[in-house]
Amino acid sequence: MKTEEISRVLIEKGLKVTPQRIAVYEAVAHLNNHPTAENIIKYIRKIYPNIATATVYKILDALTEKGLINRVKTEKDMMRYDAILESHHHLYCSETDRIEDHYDEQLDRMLEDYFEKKDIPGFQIEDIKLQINGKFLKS
Amino acid sequence: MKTEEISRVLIEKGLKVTPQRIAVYEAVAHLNNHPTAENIIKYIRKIYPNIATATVYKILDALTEKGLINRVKTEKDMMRYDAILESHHHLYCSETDRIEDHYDEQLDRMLEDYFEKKDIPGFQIEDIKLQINGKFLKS
DNA sequence: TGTCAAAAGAGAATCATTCTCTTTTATAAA
DNA sequence: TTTATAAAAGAGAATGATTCTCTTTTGACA
Repeated sequence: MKTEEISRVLIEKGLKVTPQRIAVYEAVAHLNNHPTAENIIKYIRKIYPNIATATVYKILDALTEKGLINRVKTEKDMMRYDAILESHHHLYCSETDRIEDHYDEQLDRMLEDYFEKKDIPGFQIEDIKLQINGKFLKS
Repeated sequence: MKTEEISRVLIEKGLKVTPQRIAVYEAVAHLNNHPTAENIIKYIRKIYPNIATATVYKILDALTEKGLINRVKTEKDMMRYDAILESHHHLYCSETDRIEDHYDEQLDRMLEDYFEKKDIPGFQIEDIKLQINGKFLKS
């Protein structure tokens, strides 16, 4: 997303457009590897050396709350973020903290079909993601 | 699992059998709601008022490392645990921290079949869990 | 029964994240 | 363009979940 587009989306979501917010969003999108807050802070500080830690946390919270980015579920105690909103799955490495995106439209359709027929009583589905655990082979 | 069975499994996994370890395992299994470490500590302290916080964390780490329990992936910064090892999926509430188990053997078979045919290049699958996000309806 | 490495106890330390107060600024209105 | 102001950012303190570290206890084996 270009800066202009980010601004537009921020406005759409009722958020003020600030250079810091644009920087945080761009960092998450550019890193594109489910970065932690620390990763994001380090990246941004190349451009904004003085941005406050609390600012980044607040912006991440705001962007998440408004749906510009998502938090990624992990077993670890550091929050990770994802700028890719469209439907995808995650490959989790059982040996490292690596998380990769996995796209599979056929799989998506299959799951969609399945859950259209198969109701979960007492629960209203909003989204289905696969958590695929395993090992990345050397490449 | 009965205490005797827990002891047996601890021995199998090369862990010393201690009352604290049995208590921690039983807490996770009994709570059975993906409890946080704090939930577990509170529960155990009804029986062992003096158990150390660090002890519980160490035991949780050991049980997880040896595969007696699993960590549950969440977005939050508190670790949650699951004593149910057999294949299941999780329903995540988008409004609260509630996580429920979801069993569906038909779904399991479908996913198994699918991924037997569909390789993920450079990745060796060990386990597949569905992360089903949505809302629990009032009951 | 004795030994000892591992486990538990306990409190300090760490550090990811949040809180709180002050200063700056994006945006809207005039 | 200027002004006003609520929101955002800065900055450091505070919080609390988790880990570290040292001492004491203990499970399991000989």
